[in-house]
Amino acid sequence: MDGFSVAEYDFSLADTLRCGQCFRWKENENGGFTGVAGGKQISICQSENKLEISGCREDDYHMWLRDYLGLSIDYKQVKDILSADPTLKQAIQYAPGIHIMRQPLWETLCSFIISQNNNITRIMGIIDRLCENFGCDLGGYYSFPSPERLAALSPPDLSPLRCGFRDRYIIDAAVKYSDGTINEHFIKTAPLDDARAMLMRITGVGRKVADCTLLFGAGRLDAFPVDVWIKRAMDSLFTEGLPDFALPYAGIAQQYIFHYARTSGLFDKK
DNA sequence: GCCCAGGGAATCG
DNA sequence: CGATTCCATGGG
Repeated sequence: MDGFSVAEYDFSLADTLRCGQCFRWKENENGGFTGVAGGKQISICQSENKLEISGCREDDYHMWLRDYLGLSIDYKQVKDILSADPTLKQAIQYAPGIHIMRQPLWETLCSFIISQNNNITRIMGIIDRLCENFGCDLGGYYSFPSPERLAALSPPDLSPLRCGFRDRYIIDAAVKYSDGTINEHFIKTAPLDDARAMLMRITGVGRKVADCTLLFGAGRLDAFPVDVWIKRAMDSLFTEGLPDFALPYAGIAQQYIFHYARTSGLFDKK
């Protein structure tokens, strides 16, 4: 396969793609990952500080894929700021290469509606079936379906997805996304509380789903999604909340804490 | 405030 | 192996 390689430092592809923020990237047997983004099926393999990329042109990498992977943010600077807190410093050192991705807003919103009360393996299966049934065939792989396409459906139409009670939430989001109730520019630029309130007008979008959408799909690095793992970690590690200096990057801090809480064994029940 | 909704993975006994 | 638990949100 034709491809190219680029050097990226301070970045872990595997930790970034496996930390629960995206659902369309699958690990290959060779340790690389294949996913659909920007209407292309793209494969990426990391060795040391080099990314080997195929399925995407090198100028597209610099046009958007690099930004999609969260590589446009200066993590060195962010981590310097967050590391002033010793607990954050420890979480960062545990997996220093995690980046927050910048995925398309609609795909992120729809994916996190599906993610609620659900586990990652099953979320990925539902999203696969969503794309196969209602996305465009791009030649053996499928685009994420547009809100306009899904807005025309009724809950029974989604039965092939086996997504349970979330069917009507997906459709309500699609309707509100395509009729302008949800405004992408507003979500990305308004004060965080106002952007969150707009997302929460969708049936099936509570604070957790809204904050995930803001963080992973709108570049709102101050959004701070709280799930059971984060709650558990905050209750024992940050009883006073995050320090003020961390708040502009609370979402990035969240991702380090989340990964640390879930995988370090620190919070396993005994 | 309480419980249920639909489903599959994870964990328990 | 089967039984139980987990999960985010809305609705009754």
